[in-house]
Amino acid sequence: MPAYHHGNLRTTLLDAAERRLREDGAEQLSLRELAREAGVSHAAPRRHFADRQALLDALAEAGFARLDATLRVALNVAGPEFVPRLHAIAAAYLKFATDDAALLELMFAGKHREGAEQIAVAASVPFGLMDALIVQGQEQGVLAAGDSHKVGVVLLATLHGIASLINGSLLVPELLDGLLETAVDQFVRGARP
Amino acid sequence: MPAYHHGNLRTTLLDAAERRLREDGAEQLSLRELAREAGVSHAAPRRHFADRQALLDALAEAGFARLDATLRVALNVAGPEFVPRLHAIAAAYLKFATDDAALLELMFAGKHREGAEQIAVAASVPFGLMDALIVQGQEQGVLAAGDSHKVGVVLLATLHGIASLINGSLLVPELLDGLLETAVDQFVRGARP
DNA sequence: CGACAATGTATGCGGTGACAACAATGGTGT
DNA sequence: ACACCATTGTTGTCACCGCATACATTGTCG
Repeated sequence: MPAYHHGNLRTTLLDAAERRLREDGAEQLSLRELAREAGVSHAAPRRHFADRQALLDALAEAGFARLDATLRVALNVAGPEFVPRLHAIAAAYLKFATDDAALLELMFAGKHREGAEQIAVAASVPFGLMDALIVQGQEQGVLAAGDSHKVGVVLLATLHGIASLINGSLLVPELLDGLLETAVDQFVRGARP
Repeated sequence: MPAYHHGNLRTTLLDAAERRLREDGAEQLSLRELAREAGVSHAAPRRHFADRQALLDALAEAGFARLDATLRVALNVAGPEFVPRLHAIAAAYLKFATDDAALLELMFAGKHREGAEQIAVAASVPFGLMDALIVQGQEQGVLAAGDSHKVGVVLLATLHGIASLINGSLLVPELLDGLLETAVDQFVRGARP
């Protein structure tokens, strides 16, 4: 006999939401449907998420944490040299972005609720990773000295843009690998001393 | 006394939709609300758009046409030399993208309806513009010879990525100008012979 | 002039998010 | 041990939406 209280409804909802997000996209995500799937009443999710947007924001925040972890692993595997590290982080970013297109869109949607400072903080972490990598490239003499943040943003923008074009079906995924290589190579050539 | 027939409801709806899209975003766009605004019954829009997605697709298609026109004007104003033309088209793209963030998102959303070949065709036009510009740069000897399409995509991706980051509030708009310059300069350095 | 296609209307269905009032549960302080 | 109370889930309701169907009006063309 099921207890009156679910136990950990919040986590259950978030997990189910992330799955449905990947399968059907953010538009199709319905609080009532998640409630049905979790076996609770249609108003139960309201105890854990003030409204639909709060749920989406929580998904986005978790997404940034997962992205951060993914990129860190890629960097660790890549070793100490700058260029391989750059290739690794770029490939990892694009894999994440194309595997979880809807989640990425949510993360970078920007139309979050007001008290969404947590998201901004979570989002700054991957930016920091890029930044640190650029600084390392400058220290190793592979990149020209200068405003590392600006350079890092251009790099991130290029990767993010490629992901957007592929996720928007304006590019066929088969081009990804070649495009990634071209982009990274051009970046290194463009930013070297 | 208003006539039974509106006259040009389709155009009226599209115009109102584009305005509300800019003001409130695609999520808030409601067919019933547009109908109210146009002074017709809530089922009238159905005669012109099979469903909500069809309306969004029409907006996206019109958006691509307007983007194309905007970019062409920028190129014409810029004169014959490659680098100024590159700066001009980049600035024009980013202005369009940040002025009409929601529209741009719609255009590149990719989740269009099945018979959306028209959108794919409309979308290919700006790509063609980029491509032609790259070819011109190669002919003028400013860019290295090679796969112009791949290079053009990387350029477009960088611009689109910058727009995405700004529209997502992950970058403050004040950085746009400096970032744009950095991106274009790095691109030219990275793709030159 | 009459049939017909195009366009707008009236009405209803199922689904959704938000809200409020109520009920069960489990921990806490005395 | 027990009353108290914050937490969490339930039930019921409301307004809104997209979509569908049957019907009304209009202009056009044979």
